Amino acid sequence: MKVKAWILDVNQEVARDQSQEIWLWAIKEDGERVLLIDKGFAPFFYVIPKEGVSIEELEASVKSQVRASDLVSLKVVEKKRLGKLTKVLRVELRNDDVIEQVAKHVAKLYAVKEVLEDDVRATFQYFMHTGISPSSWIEAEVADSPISIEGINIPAYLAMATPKPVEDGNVPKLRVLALHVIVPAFMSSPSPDRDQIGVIAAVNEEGERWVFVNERGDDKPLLLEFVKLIQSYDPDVVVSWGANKWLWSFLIERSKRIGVKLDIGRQKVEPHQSLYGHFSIIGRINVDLLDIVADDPEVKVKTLENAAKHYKVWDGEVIDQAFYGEVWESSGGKERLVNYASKCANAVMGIWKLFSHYLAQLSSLIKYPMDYAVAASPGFRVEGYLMSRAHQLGELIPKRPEVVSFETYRGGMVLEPKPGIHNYVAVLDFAAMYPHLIMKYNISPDTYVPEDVAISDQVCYVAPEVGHRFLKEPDGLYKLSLTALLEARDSIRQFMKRLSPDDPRYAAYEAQQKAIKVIANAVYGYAGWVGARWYLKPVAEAVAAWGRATISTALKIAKELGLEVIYGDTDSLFLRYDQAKVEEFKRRVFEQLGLEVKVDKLYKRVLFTEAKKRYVGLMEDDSLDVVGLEAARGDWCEAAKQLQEEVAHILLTTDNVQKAVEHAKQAIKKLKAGKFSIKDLVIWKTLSKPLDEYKVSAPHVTAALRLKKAGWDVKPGDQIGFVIVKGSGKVHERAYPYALAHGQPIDSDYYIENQLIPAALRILEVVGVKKEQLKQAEVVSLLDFFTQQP
DNA sequence: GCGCCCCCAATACCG
DNA sequence: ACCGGTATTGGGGGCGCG
Repeated sequence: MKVKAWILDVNQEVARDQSQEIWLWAIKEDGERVLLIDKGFAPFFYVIPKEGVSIEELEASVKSQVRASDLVSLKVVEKKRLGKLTKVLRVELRNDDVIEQVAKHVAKLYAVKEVLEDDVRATFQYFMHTGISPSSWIEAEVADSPISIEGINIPAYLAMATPKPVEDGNVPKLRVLALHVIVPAFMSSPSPDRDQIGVIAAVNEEGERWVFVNERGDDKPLLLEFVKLIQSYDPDVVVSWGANKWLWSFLIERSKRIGVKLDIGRQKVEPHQSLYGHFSIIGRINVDLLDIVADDPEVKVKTLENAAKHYKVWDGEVIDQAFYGEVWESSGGKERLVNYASKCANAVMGIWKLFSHYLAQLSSLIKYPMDYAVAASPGFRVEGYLMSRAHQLGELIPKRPEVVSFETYRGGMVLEPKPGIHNYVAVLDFAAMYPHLIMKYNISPDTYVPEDVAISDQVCYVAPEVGHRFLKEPDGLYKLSLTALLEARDSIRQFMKRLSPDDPRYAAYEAQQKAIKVIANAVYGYAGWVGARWYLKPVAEAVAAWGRATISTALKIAKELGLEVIYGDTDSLFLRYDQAKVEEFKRRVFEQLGLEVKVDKLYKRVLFTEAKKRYVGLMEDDSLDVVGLEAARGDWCEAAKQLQEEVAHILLTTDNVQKAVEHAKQAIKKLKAGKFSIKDLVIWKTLSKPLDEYKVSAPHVTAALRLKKAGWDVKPGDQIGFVIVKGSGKVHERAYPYALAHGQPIDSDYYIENQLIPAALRILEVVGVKKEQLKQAEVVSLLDFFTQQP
């Protein structure tokens, strides 16, 4: 029978008879959850002959050296190696278990130059080979009746032929469960040996909820109920906060301690750690929202509550995780935490809903199942896309380089800003400059002409300054990939224009075009990443060089037109706005460079200090756009950031320096009086390495050491929130994690001198205000009077 | 021993 | 485990001073 189904998850199995199986966990059009098993795929690798060895000799050599029982087929095929067409041997093997060993053996043969694609996972090979994608629809001819497989409760069908991809932008209704688990640990990280689970809350998309509570000091019943819920509700997606960082490892360890089988997969096994440190629940998608929020620089402190507030799916009180233990023991605390767990699960669901379309599209684009796609870093996302493109083009996938000598190269150009406040400034930028340069000059690893190759410059594009050459023809992998991406994005956007934003398809298309944009923008960075399969320094270096040449030309054009240039960074120019001239500028840039520039922003007023990459602009609606300054950073306390914004807002809207100064002085006064909440004084910094590897005692490191001493597990990547308390000695010696600082008096002098004043002064010094003016408590001095600007 | 200067480790930002 | 360019803070060592 024929089925149309949407691929949720995939894994590979080697059957008892040693045959290879690809398991596709899918949702049929009618909503039924099924497992489709394809036994028709054999994993493979390619073998390239050594120079002087014929393909026939190679074939004979490989055939004689590989056990016949392991071998499915040997084929001579034409493939491209960095653009050059060559005959290679395609070796298909009986299953994934023997790939590694056979590939290693074959690589050592005399006739062999190299073995390729043995390092590409079987499931990924399968997607490339069939053209199907996770999070997309397929059509498959399957056996009429299901087979039964031990431990699997949904029908499993054997595929009778290779499934085919089906174009359909709709995502089926997924069964989603959002979780939140509370472990009331006392001033420490939860430890599976010592700490019991307090509450597990779950909600579905319809708002139905399940809450399991540890009533009498035993978390076994609660964990059993949880396992039962997953098995009976049978979600496609389990979404939570911190799943990959601690939740699954904690639940697995805890289950072991108390003798519960955490067999929550669709195949009854417990979650297991997989690629990118991510946990896999077979047949389901395990999404950790933390991985999503990690990609959003707007959310500075990565807690669920913060993220939920940012995405507007939170209201009301926050109970800090550090105090779960305390609250649990307090009177009425248990009820509070039970409610809180529900509330958090709701927030988890709220955030999931915002991202679900995007994740599905990303997954489909890069051919990783949704949960891998979320957990993968940008480099691997780009690589997923490039690999499937390469396969379509017949281009062999290079191995990941092992030891690469690392050399940096020159990047984008940043102009010196004109300090001061400027009225009506337009920010013009090149739309997707690097992707367009890559397409324009065909910059790619497979079009690169090495220095020692003699070839006419006529057939090459030659990069300015650095002189790297790239063939004009044929189109390279990067150009083809980006062309496809940008064309797809354009057509989606065209299509969206004809849709109303209320159309259910609108959000999905929006997500799709966003997913595409992210990948396209990361290709340049990918090219310069030493760990990339397609790493090639000249490629990245040439893109940057062409970028500098491009912005320089644009700068020249602006000057020729008499446009005043205030600033510029990499692909943008800040110009004093003059509608006619700006229009002419756009025309000339397109004429001379063949690239489009557009007005990205129009500031009513914008303030620059002498520093690059830091400015604050006032938009048409009087909102502020803070870029690079303290108020845009996560490592300044809230009080300082807020003050800076307020001072900037007063200055840019009223021009009243005195008013801005007074406002800053008020804040200083308020701090002196101890009227700021400790929350407004917490400074956050991320640990970048294990504590013992630090060479200097930075404040956040000392604070982290104090956390560790108190029983917290402190790891690289953790964000440390600390305050500076009164006392003698260096700043770091007085840095305490805010959760451990109770009772200790805050060092208001530190906050005034090193937070409030610098943040306010950064803005005010532009209009000539001096530090002393902020420190004079009440009296308005003559100096103040004279520094007031006209 | 103290303050000052300079260097640099560390972090987070911009595009 | 994406790039380079940039600003900024605080630690820490060296130096001169008395």
